[in-house]
Amino acid sequence: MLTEERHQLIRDQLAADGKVLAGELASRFGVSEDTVRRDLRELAKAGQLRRVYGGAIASAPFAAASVGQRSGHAVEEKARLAKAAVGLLVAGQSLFIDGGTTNEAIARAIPRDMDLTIATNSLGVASALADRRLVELIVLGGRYVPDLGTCVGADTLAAVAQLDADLFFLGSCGLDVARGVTAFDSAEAEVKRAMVKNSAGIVIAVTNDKLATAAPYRVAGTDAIRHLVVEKTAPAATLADFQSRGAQIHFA
Amino acid sequence: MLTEERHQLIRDQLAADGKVLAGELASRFGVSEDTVRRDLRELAKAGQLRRVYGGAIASAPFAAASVGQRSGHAVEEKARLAKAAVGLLVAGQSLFIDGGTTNEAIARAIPRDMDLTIATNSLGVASALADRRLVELIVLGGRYVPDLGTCVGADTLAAVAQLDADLFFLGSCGLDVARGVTAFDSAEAEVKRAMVKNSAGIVIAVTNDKLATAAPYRVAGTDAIRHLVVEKTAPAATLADFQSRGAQIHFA
DNA sequence: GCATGTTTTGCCTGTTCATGCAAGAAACGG
DNA sequence: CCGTTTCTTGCATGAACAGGCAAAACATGC
Repeated sequence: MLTEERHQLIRDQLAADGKVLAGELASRFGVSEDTVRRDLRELAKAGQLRRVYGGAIASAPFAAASVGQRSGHAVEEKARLAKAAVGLLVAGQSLFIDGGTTNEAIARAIPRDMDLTIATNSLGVASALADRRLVELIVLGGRYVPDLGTCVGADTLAAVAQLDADLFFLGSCGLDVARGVTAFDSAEAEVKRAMVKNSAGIVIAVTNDKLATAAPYRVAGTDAIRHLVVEKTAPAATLADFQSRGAQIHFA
Repeated sequence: MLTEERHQLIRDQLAADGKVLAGELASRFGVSEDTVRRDLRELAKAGQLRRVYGGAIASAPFAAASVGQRSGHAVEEKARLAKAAVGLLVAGQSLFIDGGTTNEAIARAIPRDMDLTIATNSLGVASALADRRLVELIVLGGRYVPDLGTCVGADTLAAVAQLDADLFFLGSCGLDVARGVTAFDSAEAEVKRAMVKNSAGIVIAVTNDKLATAAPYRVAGTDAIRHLVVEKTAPAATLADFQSRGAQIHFA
């Protein structure tokens, strides 16, 4: 195990989970805690993490790469959702991933040794995947909307139309059994619909606060959802409704 | 076992695994570790890998640049160049900006209160501009190339073809009076040429080490350069050559 | 064929680097 | 306040390293 390799794995876990524990890393790498502490000290000196008692937490390197750090709350929840969502992946698949902080967390959680073809219109997702050597990354360009962190418009639609994916990780603004998947923005909804059309299956990962809410623009019906990744604390009644409409439920 | 043969196998494993171990290579090739170390040293000198204690890992030019901006050397120089280059901008203009660390520095240096329309195929540039509310940002999508940090290919070319810009900030790999602007990669050069075609003027900002060097693929002739931003210490003779071919010289 | 020069390679030498251990300091939790 | 955990520092050890050297393989010129 190379020193630099450990550093990279620490950065990965930091990106995926937001935190690392010194003792846990030591046993995972098969080295002494002293060595891990030295690693953490060096990475902290380089500004790549913030050292805390017992381990380290992500400093704000994603504020630059990603939209904003509004992902302040529920960051651990999203990391858990992301980990569960990534469990659905199979090597060699092709994916659509659109915008949203949850989808960015999923992108960061994708293991480095998995070869995939991924098309995204989200700058945050693209940045997170930029150094995955085994990922064939296709950026879906277009007019960039700062509030969404994604590209939309005719160019984006045209690019989506040329592709087909096994799975679509749909960043959901609202999710309701009756109304289905909904979005706040017209152009955004249009892109999502195009991705739905060209995908064999749809995956939605949501925190509890998005369940049973709706936004103005319809994206897809409830029947279209194949996988639904939710927190363990999600209301059972709502989940049963989705399940009866064909969705497979996965608990983070 | 030929030397060049070993080099190729090392490159192969590096592309597949992302890392190599000196000892492991030695036993696999049936040569001494010293020989392997010599191989690694040479490949590192050629920039094809990054040497680390115990072996080597795949060089990641953009990964390092995006995380921190310790993009190695000449950070201050590039910031100075960027500041000078931004001085050429006029509010309301539309721009092409392609890849490279210098162009990322320029993107970061663009004032927040200036309204512009900017089209870029560089993830780094796009990320830097993502929070500029007054910038109409157009992402030029396509196949993402990790080594370049930019999108290339047919999709990118099609997107460029739809746009016209006042200025094109051309990230130059090589710059030579006789050969003009040149690039290392065929697909990259193609995109650059498309941008040149649809721009009213070209701006090139380079550090001294890029002056009087050339890469295999031609992008544009020397005559096409309208603005050349250089360090104060740039060799006067070379600058005079560019000036006589129509370029306006700006010192950082 | 023979002599000469170059390249490649392995070995040797001192040096640097990564790691784990030990001891003291600091931080945490009651 | 004290005990425990975590952290830093210094140090010793072994692995990895660069440079020098010589033998072997190869090419070149006469």
